[in-house]
Amino acid sequence: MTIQEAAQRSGLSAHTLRYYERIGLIHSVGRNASGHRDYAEQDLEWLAFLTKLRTTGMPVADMCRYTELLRRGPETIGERRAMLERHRARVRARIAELSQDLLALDYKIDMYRGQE
Amino acid sequence: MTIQEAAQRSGLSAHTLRYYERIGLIHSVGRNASGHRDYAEQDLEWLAFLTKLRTTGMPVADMCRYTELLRRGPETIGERRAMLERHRARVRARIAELSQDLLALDYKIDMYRGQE
DNA sequence: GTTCCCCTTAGAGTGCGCTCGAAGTCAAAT
DNA sequence: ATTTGACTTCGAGCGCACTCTAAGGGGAAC
Repeated sequence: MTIQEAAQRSGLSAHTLRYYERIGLIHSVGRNASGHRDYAEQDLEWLAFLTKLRTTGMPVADMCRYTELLRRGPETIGERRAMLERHRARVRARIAELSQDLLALDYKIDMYRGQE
Repeated sequence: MTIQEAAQRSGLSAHTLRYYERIGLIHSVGRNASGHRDYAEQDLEWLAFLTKLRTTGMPVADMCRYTELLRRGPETIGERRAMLERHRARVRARIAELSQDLLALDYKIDMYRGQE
C-alpha cells in the first residue's frame, strides 16, 4: 500500500507518516523496487494504536519511548504496561476534569437562556 | 491584589496574566498609584471562567471573540450562548472520544497482564 | 521522448500558547 | 544614599507537533 493509501486509511497525512518514521515511531516500513514506502496491514494497526495514544494526549516523546520498549522485546512488557496504566490514569483524570467543566458550561448557558 | 497574588490564586503565571491582558482577554484591570496592576475579586472570577474555557480546549482566539462579545453588552447574549453551546458540543464529543479510547487502553493493559 | 505526478531525503518553516529577556521605574529596607 | 526586588512595556524566543519546501528520482500516459 502506498503512502497516500496509508495516509487515507490512517487519517494521518503523508508528511506525518514520514515524520513518524523519522522519529522512530514506525519501524521498518517496507520499500518497493523504486524505494517507495509500501505499507502493510500491520503498519496500519500500529498507526491506529499510535493515533489513540496521541488523541488521548500522550506526548510524542512518550510514544517514542513506548515504541522503543516494544522493539526491545518481551522483557519490557511490565514497563510497557506501567506506561499505559499511568497514561490511563491521566486520561481518566482528564475525562473527570472535562465533565466538571461541562457542568459550569451548562450552568452558564442556562443563565443566558434565562436572560434572553 | 498584586499580580503575584492573582497568579497564585488563578493558577496562571504573572507572565500569562500580562499576556492575557495584552491580547484583550482581560479588560480594565485596575492600577495602583505606581502603575502596578491591582486585581479585584471580579477579575479572579473572570480568570476562573477563562481557565475553564482553556482547559476544555477552546482556542485563545475564540476566547478573545467571546470576551469582545461580552464587552459589547447585552445585545450579544444570544451569540455568546451560541458560542458556548457549540463549545459544549465539542467538549461532549471529546469526552466521548476519550471514553472510547479508554476502552482500547483497558484492553491493551489486560493483554499485557495476561502475558506477564 | 517528454510531460506529469508521485515518490524520496534533509532541513527549514509554521501556528499555538505561552515564556522569557531587556531596559527601565518605583518603593521599602538597610 | 544605595541596594534590593517586584513591577512596567515590548518584542523576541521556545517547545510541541507537525507541515512544507527544495532538489532530485522513477515510471506510467500521451
